[in-house]
Amino acid sequence: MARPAKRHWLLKSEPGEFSFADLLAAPGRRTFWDGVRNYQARNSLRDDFQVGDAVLFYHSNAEPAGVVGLAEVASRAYPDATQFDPDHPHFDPKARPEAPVWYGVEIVAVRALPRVVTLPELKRNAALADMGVLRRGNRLSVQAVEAAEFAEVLRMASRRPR
DNA sequence: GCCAACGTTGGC
DNA sequence: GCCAACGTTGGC
Repeated sequence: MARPAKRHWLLKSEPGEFSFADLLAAPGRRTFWDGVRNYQARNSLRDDFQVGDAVLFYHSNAEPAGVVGLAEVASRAYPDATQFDPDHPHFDPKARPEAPVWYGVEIVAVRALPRVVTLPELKRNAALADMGVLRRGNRLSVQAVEAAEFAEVLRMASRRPR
């Protein structure tokens, strides 16, 4: 069976927790994306993320908030070990090693964008009107992005802010 | 720091 | 299975 077409995703992170610079500084510029504790986001990670999928790295709760870098999915999903660790803030008493609840994937940095594409800029771009991250009240930390939206964000990053 | 939006929990 | 209470997210 043919591989599904490459998909595009947006991953949110608070830079105070883990920034794109942290990813660039990680060994192999690679990390395991742990800590996702939302079922919809979990389902995307576990069922839909494929090695080679493209990722927009978004800084939330940041000044400025916006898309800062590109990454790539580097593994299929596997259980997030922090769910089993009672001393970890992401511990989940429902989870057992033989019945994991939460999953993550590895991602690897591709490159920083030439400049941050900020949230207000994204909002002003009519071509991005349907992007999940712009929806009012949206809190999902893992979101699908259309190929055209992905390309548009890259295009914006290569141009002056407007 | 505020607070709207949203997901989850738990009593019934 | 409903839904109020609660906790969290994240823009502002």
